[in-house]
Amino acid sequence: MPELPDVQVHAEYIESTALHRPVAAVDVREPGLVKNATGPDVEARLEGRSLEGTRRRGKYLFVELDDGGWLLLHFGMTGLVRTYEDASGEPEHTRLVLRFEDGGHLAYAALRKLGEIRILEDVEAFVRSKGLGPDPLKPDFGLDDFRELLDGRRGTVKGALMDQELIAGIGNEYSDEILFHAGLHPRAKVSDLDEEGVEDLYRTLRGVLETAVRARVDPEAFPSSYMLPHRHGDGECPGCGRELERMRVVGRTAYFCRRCQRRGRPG
DNA sequence: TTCCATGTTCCGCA
DNA sequence: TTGCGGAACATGGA
Repeated sequence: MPELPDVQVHAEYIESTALHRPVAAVDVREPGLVKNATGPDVEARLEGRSLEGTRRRGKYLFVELDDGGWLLLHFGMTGLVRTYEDASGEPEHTRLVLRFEDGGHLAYAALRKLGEIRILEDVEAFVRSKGLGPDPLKPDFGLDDFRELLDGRRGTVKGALMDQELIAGIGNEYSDEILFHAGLHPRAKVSDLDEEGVEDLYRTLRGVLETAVRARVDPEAFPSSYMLPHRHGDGECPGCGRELERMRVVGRTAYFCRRCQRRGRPG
């Protein structure tokens, strides 16, 4: 489930399992996921290199190579990364495999082929090309920055939270979670928020994302007050026990509690 | 069988 | 110009 917290967990996973291991061979199973228009093959570019670190901007993960280049991974709706030792440990739907000289492997797997793999020489140029907004988990993303982003914004809060060019990293599930904790109706408008409402939304947003990362995005590890583990057909509101409702908002299905999320409810 | 799903991108509309 | 709705992409589960 790749929104910002999921991608952050993937980044930390790579940091703790796959760094400093020279790559012996690369297997691109799904060439359609490689979006480089020009330049050397992914195979040629990665063989002999090792992974040295990671960066993240919203839902995009950048893995630094030992020669200064970068492997970009985007996870679409279903992507993940896994390391394993022998071939029997390979995940289902593997689309890219790096085999290390020590015999181990790193796989990028995705059930649906909606992700993106790319070799980059310049991360900033890529971020500019996508027009990505700031990453809300960065320590320097402050309340004033958030206030400025929302200033003059029309439309729904949910739409603003999910607009990657405004803020990078929040998708459908976490926008629902944030609205839930802020007590905001899924159709609440940015213009419904007063100064205090914006501040509350900022603190809620940071808190939800940080909490999800701390829980390693494991639903069972989320605090009991979180909606995400109940975000399905007949799930109940963790606050009041009422059955959660669904509503189409900005093109996505929003889950919400009619009783606990009344602020900004359209007339 | 049909609909739906955490992603992005494109189009048309108001 | 901006935000939204809908379609498209791909594949499987309910």
